[in-house]
Amino acid sequence: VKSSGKITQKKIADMLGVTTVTISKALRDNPDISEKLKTKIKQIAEDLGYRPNILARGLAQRHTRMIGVIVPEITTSFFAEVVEAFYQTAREHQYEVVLMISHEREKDESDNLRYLTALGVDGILISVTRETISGTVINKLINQGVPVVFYDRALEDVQASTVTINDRQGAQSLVQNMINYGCKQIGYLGPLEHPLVVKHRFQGYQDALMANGLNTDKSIIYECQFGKEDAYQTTLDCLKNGCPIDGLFCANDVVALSAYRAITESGYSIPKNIRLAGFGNISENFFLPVPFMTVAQPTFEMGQKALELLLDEIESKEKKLKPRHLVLDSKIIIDNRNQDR
Amino acid sequence: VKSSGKITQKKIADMLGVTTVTISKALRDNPDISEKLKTKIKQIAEDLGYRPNILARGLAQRHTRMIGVIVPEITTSFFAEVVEAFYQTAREHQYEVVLMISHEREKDESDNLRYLTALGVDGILISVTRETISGTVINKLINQGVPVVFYDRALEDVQASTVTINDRQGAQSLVQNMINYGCKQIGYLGPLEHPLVVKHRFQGYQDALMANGLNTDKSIIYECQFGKEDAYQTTLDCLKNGCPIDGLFCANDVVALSAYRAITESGYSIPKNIRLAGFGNISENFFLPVPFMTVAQPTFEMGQKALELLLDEIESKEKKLKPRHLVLDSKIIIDNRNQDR
DNA sequence: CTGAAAGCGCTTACAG
DNA sequence: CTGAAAGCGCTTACAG
Repeated sequence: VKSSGKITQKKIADMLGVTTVTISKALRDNPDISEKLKTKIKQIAEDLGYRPNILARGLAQRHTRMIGVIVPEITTSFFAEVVEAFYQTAREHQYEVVLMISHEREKDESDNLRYLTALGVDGILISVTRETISGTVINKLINQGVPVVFYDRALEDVQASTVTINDRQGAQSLVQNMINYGCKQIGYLGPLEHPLVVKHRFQGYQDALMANGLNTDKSIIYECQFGKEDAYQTTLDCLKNGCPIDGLFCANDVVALSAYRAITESGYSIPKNIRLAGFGNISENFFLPVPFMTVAQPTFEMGQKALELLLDEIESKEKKLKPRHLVLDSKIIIDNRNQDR
Repeated sequence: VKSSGKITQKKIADMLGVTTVTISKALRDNPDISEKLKTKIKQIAEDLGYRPNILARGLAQRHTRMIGVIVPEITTSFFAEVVEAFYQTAREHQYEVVLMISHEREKDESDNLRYLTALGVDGILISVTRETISGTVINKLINQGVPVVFYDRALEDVQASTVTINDRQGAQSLVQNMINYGCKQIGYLGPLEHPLVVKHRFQGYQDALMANGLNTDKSIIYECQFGKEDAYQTTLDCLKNGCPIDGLFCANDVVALSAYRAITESGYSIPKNIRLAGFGNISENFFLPVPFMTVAQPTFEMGQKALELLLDEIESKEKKLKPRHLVLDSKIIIDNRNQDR
């Protein structure tokens, strides 16, 4: 495994009595080389199992066909699904993705950013952590000429393209639907401010209540964190002395599923006593044996579109494109069990 | 953004009137360089935001501190959690992971393998697809000197270290527990043969039934695929003319959660009519408002141990280590709701 | 303690 | 159609 080791262009060149230049060109289908020689070289390369060294190629070409992706978390199904979309879409365009996880920590996020640029990725797709508020690090990158596109969670003071979801409007029409079903006391369960998308959902909830002259009293706003346990306990507390609500809109589906358990264990029934609604349409909803409303986010489309925006920027070379802002429409799901998956 | 572009060792060297060799050594804390010069160089590098080019460094050093990871799927929580463990553990050892998804397709898997070796990762962690039965591709890699470690799903004809879970025994003691609770007609729901881990779980189920002289009749073995929909429908069918079972052991938790919905919708109650059990202890179990038995797989530990085995091989350089086979013990969870998470 | 030389494996102009 | 020269940004011996 020493001199017989990795097979390189040099080895193939020596076998044929030509230069690596010829091999390099033939392998990349450069018209400089005769068809005959090309097929011969390709054949040999194939037989020997030759694979160009990606590091060397990247170094020489100044681009790598690698897309850097930063995700706040991978064990969340929403992000796992977006990541899946990135991988599939990248592959269709002959790019590879290099995935990094920021774990919702700003420090890790900037480490990730540094690593990806040092690696020489051609562009970066990022959804910022809950902690991140300043865009200085990312702005620096953009000024160095690295294309960056935000998906789902963007930063306001950064001049970059974004792909987001119309959370406020989605939440509003969802809650409007609950009202149409007769709900009059619709509670809210979840965080109120961060991340931004959740704030928008909360606003949508308020919009709907106000438009219908319903109770927007603070007493039926149940603030909790995103954790399952916290959402579950908060719901139990809400229900321990009778049931003050006839509907519950949750910041996301994980929160709603946790509320489902608490509601059921408290002896209330869905939708008879409480109509339950979430946001996200995650695949776990399938397991619910009760009707459940939610908002379908175009997860796959988000990944696909973000990647394609980035590719546009990468491939438009010199001339910097103007940032574009795609806002994808969500779709109301009236009953999680009546849909195609 | 042209000559002012990326800042390199050369630029720093020119500023100080020294060679890149000096910069290179100083930055890597080589004792050749005086402390004074070192701190000066580091300071400048810091100020300029210098980052060594990973491609160039990898090319020169012949190693990259990158670990290649191949996962059959990323939207499955089990794999997402193992991947999370890989990222965390790698980071503790100053390695980065490069993640590829095989999508349960053997063709994609070998593409991934080729890409990772062409990239020059120092080692590979892989769980094979459901389709993969031959180990020739991977054996070739190993012979070329690339360290490979299997996690969860291994190949029998490959000489490489493995980290797996004791599925058969875990399933057996889980089913024994169901029997202790009084179950006499325990059905099985899931695939029977593939992947291998599921076959082992099915065997464990049979072991327990036979050891207790219980009915092992084919009529209460409900074969289905891993998809939620299929598991759900199969359970509905099973229950449509009365309830032939008083316990149901499922190939994994996703299957069990799908069965939960079918059982509940069919008007049966858990655990009164049917005691339900799964395998995996995935985080979604939290949402269940009924007692549910499962087997906790040491997911994080699996990722951690596999990575560490790989690191041992990478860092033991020349001398090839003998393959090691870690079999991790699973743990019975009697009620999913009474555990720390 | 510091540098000149050579190389990692590939590609990009530029000649011929 | 083919090759000699130079370079991508870094590191590894080897001298001094």
